[in-house]
Amino acid sequence: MTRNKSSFTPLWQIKLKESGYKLTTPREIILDLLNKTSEHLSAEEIFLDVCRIYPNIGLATVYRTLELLVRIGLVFKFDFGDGRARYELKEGPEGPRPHHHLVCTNCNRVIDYSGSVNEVIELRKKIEKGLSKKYHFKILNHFFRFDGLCERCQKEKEGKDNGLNTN
Amino acid sequence: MTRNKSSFTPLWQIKLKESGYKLTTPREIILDLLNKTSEHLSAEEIFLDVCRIYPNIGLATVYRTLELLVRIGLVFKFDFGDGRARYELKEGPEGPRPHHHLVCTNCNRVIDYSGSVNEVIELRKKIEKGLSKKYHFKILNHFFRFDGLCERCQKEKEGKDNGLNTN
DNA sequence: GATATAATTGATAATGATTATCATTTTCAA
DNA sequence: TTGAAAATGATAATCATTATCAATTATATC
Repeated sequence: MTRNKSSFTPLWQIKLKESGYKLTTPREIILDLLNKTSEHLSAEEIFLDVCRIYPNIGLATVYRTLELLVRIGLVFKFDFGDGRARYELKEGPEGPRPHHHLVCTNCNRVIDYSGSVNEVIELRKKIEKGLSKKYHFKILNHFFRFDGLCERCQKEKEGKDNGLNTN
Repeated sequence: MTRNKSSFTPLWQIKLKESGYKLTTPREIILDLLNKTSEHLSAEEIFLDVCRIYPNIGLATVYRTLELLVRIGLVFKFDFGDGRARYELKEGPEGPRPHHHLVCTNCNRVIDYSGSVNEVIELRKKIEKGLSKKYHFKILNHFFRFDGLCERCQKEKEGKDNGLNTN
């Protein structure tokens, strides 16, 4: 039977224990960092950040930990096309975080959006209904991604088209 | 001025010319292959396939060509988490191809789906409208991804939970 | 059709993110 | 406190992708 821990035990501790993993300092620090940031950090960025408060950490541990956290569903892994994976905490203390992205195909900027939540939820439900029936697929997470041009790059392109920008 | 080519000139030729690139054999063969398959091929898989009808092709050319095709918008590049990029033609002769995916997080199987239900399309457009206004982002493409368990893996898990499966 | 020129190609070396290895350290249940 | 298994840190190995460069090819122009 799964026992309910004290309400003060953080979710990540419960999840780790439930999945049979140990509670270690590197794991705690990495989760802590992911919790604090709203950026899409790469493994190396995480490594460098962690180094400042825990200089003994090894890069391999960061990779291993992230892989573990993804596997047990605490963290999401994304690829925005810049050759390195990026990681985001699934949910913070205030609940789920935004995991839908606007990706600028020109400058690779990534904008998070949680906007029009209700519509997104509705869309998700509509799609899910059709999907799970048709493919007997059990949906656990959904990610909506929109590619296009951010404000800055739109302006650049206009400039180019008018021959005003030679970038 | 953009001139309309003969209606028999394939889209890819027009796009290449418009973008200032040359029409070459490797490019044609790779596009042809992508057109024939409905799989999500990796660069190396494409290389091996092409080799059979054009043994002189170099792997670097495959990478360069795919990058080019992605840049001019004929091909999409995806990452399903297996360490190599996968490529899909944006549209075939019969119009747009499905580019939404169900990814089984257990066995990494990927199921394509084309959720072109009117209801869903309308809702999506509404969301896109809101997004582009809010972030001044020009949306060019959208990708929906659902992670979860495929039918087979659901059954396996059930088995496991009952202690009937020791995979 | 021949030709000049810049783009493209193929072979291969280089890069760089990620993973494997292994001896040492740490966690945690008993 | 202790022992076994898991986790860690350092570093070597892997492997997908990119860069380099001499040779080839596409195409605009004659």
